[in-house]
Formats: sequence, C-alpha cells, structure tokens
Amino acid sequence: MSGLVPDVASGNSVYSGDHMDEQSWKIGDLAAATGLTVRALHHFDRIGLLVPMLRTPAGHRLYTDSDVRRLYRILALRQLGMPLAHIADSLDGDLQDFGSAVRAQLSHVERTIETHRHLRTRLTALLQATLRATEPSIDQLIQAMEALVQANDFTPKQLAQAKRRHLEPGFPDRFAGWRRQGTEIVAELQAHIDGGTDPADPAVQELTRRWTAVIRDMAAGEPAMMSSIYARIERKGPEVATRGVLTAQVWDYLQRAFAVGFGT
Amino acid sequence: MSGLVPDVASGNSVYSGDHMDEQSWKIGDLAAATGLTVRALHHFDRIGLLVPMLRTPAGHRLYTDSDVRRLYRILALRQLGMPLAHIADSLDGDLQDFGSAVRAQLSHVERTIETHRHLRTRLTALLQATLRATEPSIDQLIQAMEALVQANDFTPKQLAQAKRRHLEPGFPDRFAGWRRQGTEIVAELQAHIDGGTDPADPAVQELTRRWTAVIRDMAAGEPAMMSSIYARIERKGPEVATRGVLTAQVWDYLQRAFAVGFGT
DNA sequence: GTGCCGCCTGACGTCGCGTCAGGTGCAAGC
DNA sequence: GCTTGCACCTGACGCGACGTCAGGCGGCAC
Repeated sequence: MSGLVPDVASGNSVYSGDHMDEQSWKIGDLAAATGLTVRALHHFDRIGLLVPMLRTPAGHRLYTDSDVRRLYRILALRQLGMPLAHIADSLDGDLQDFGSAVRAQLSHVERTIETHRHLRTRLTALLQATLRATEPSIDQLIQAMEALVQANDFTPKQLAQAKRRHLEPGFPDRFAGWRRQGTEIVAELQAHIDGGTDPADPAVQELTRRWTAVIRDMAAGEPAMMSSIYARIERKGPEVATRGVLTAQVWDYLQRAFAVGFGT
Repeated sequence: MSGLVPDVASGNSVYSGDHMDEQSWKIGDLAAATGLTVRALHHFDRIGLLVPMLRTPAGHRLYTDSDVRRLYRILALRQLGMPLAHIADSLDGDLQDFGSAVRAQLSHVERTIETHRHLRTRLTALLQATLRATEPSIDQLIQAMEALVQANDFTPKQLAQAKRRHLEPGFPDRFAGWRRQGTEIVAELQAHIDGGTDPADPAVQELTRRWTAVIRDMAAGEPAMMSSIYARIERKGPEVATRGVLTAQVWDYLQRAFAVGFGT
C-alpha cells in the first residue's frame, strides 16, 4: 500500500501520448499496488464508483492521480465494511451523508455481532449435547435441536422426569454437589480470565471438559435435556439461569474455549 | 410452530384422491404453520432440499408427514445459520458429516464475530475522531481513515509533534491527569458492568462522553491523532496500549455504549 | 511472422430467497 | 354456465461484490 507511486522509471505506466508528463497507472499496476484484482477495478468502473479519467486509443484504462486518491478513500471506507453504494454516496455527497452512513454501518455491525453470539451459543450447546455423549443417535440429535429451537424452556415430558428425579433419595446432595463443582470451575475460569490465559490453553480445555461432565450429569446423559439447559442459559442469561453460579464474562470465555476445542 | 398439525378439520389440507386417509399439507398451510414463505418452500424444492412426495393432478405440492418431519430438521439447522447445502448434506449423510458441518459452522461464526468486533472498533474510532470534533473537514476525515488503515501506529509527523508536546512545560502533570481521569472512568464503567447497567443508560453515556473528552484532549483535538490512538488500542490490545488503564472487558462495554449512543 | 502477456467486453455463478408476470385450478355466488 | 377471487403453478430478474471463464485485440520481444 505504501508503495503506491507511479511506475515512471519502467515506462510501463505512462501513456506516451499527447500528455507525456501526466502520471497515470495501467489497471494491472494499480491492482498490484493496492492488492485488489483487476476484476474488482472493472467492477468499480461498471458501477460508477471509480471511473478512470483517461483511456488509451486502444481503450485501456488509465488511472490518474486524482483517480488514485479517490481509490484510497474507497479502500479506507471499504475496510469499515461499508457497502460500495454507501461509499459512492459518501464520497460524492456531503459530510452529513458520511456521518449517517458510518452510523448505519455501525448499528449493522452491532446487530451482526449480537446475532452471531446467539448462533455461537446454540452451536456450542448442540456440540456439547450430542457429540460427546455416548453414541449420539439421529433421534437424539433431532431432539437436541428441537430443544434448542423451542420457545419454552422445558418440554412437559422433561418436567415430569425432572420431578421424578427430584424425589429420588439423595437428590438434594447431588444437586448441592453440582452447584459446588460448578462454582469451583467458574472460579478457576475467572482466574484464567484475569490471568489472560488463552482459551486454547490445555488447562482451560480441561475445565471445559469438567464443565460438560457436570452438565451431562445433571441432564442424566440426555442430549435433549442438555440442549434445554443451554437454551435456558441463552434466553434467561447466565446469571439467572444458573442462579448466580455463572457470570456473563465466564460464560463468554467458556464458549470461546468450547469453540477452540471443537475446532481441533 | 407448536401448532403444526394437519388441518384435517377444515378439509383444506387433505387431498381427497385415492388416499383419503393420508395426511398432507398444501404449501400455503405449511408456510403459515412454519412462518416460512411459499417462495422459500419453492426454493427448497428447486434446490432439492425438500421435495414434497406428492402432487395433486393439477400439480399442486402436497407435503406428507415425513416431509414435515424433514422440514423440522431443516429449520432447526437453519437456525444455526448453516448454509442450505450443508443442511442437505447433513440430513442425507451420516452423523460424521453432521458433526463436521456443525464444527465448520461454529468456526465460521467465531471468525465472523472476530472480524466484526474489529469493524466495530474502527467505526467507533472514526466517529469518535471526527463527528464530535469541531467542523470535521473532508481532509480530516481522510486523515482519520488513513490513520485507521495504516499498518504502523503513528506517522512520523505525529511522532514529531508528540515529541514537541512532550517537552512543553506542564506536560507531565497533564499526562498524569489523563491517566487519573481514565482510571476513574474505567472504574465507574466496571461498576456499571458488575451492576448489570444497560450500555444505553444515561449514566454510562455520560461516561463515554467523559472518555471521549480525555482522548480528544490527549490528541490535541486532531482527528487523525485520535484515530491513531484507537488503532493502537485495537492492534496492541487495550491493556498494553493504555498501560493497564483499560481492560478488555471495559473496552468491549465502552464500544457497545458508543454504538448505542451514536445510533440515537 | 509468431508467441506471449496484458488488456478489453460480455456473460454466468454465487446465496437465499423477494418480487413481479402471466397462466391455471378450484370453490362460491349469480 | 359464467364470473369473481383466491391459492397455486412456472419462469425470470434482482440483490452484493466480485470470481471465473470465453473470445478477441494491442503491444512487445524474438
């Protein structure tokens, strides 16, 4: 990018017509200098975003100094993820347009981040619920997915089963055990966050496995139930759904660690 | 969604041909029940994702029970943001395919989140640098954008000016003042984070304004310099770039607050 | 003259549909 | 039997930012 100067020495870029002294770039040189493709510059030309001021008699595009300056601005705005049409409006319009275009882009980016955060939650939950369970059958998969998609937290069947388990002898002790283990894991994760540990670190990955084991135990090994638990966390928020065990910060970190772990 | 049962009572959905007892849905009913459009179901048919098993003599599509079950699975996977082609592969293939498709989707989502976080940083930085400064000229805009795009932190000109300012009398005091104010603002933001305050809250918005004022003061009001500061934060990370004043968590919160503030 | 590289234009494909346009099926009211 | 109106059909274009041919021309080295 910083080497974007006219290639006068080689003579390649200078149109040796009437205006010997005017600097101009051929499309290939400009593409190489900016890292764009020739096709992209063709495209910019076609849509009127960057129409080169000169052509050779043979019809070859020649980009002048002012064209290159405009291209600079285009690339800067493109780096912000702005649509080319908005870039054209901004460059041809006034500052007012520019401000609103940037704001529109910002709110769009913000929405994208939010929706993808939810997607990530659902994806990690699904992997959690199925792929590490013993022999995940198609039916279990479907149930897990449906649990994720459903609007309410738990199905009547799940509630009935939960009630039965609730009445089993020793249940309160097991429940207290889950809380204790969860709190421990969260505390260790928080320590890693404060220490700046990478989520891919083996110690963190081990913590994710311990976390999964606790949840799986709570769900009695049923993927659909595990999905429901994660769906509940997503909808109610980590603090409410886990009654204070999990914080938003740790939950985000945990998911990043999951994502890394599954990626390998 | 939960009301997805064949509309037998009205008789609308039953093909009264040879198989009176077979339940089937017409495309409009199915669309209404699932919240999809008829066009989307046409599309699924066209690409082979969901081809209804029956047609009336007139060529109208009739979706059977098994078609509806398949549609359920399709929608569940679509909720995960998966491309339709991958959905088809997953449903027609084995569990292995499914697992890798989910993992691929997860890593894709993770990348999207990361890139959009960077975009958000650049956008807020640009708004910070230009739109609240006094009369942001086109040249200032361009400079601010270039500062954001450039690979190195500060331009030689900026470094020279910084050195001059460094030697001014009273500079160490002003510098200490910026640090103190920054630390205060960060502490208050952290309190809001812990308290679960919405980033749109007026108190938080006021803190963003105070933050901007400090940065603007540091940059001597020059948009390009402000951009460079934010670019530095993005590249080096908040902790390193601010030498411990700003944490990653507060930085994220601050940007969300910016996004909300500019959106209004 | 010939070969090669760079340039040109035009057109199709991507992804997930939305949105017409033009035609048919089917039930109800006249 | 005829019209009205709604649901359905197929086919085609559009979006966004280009990638990827296909077919042909320009210019330079040998």
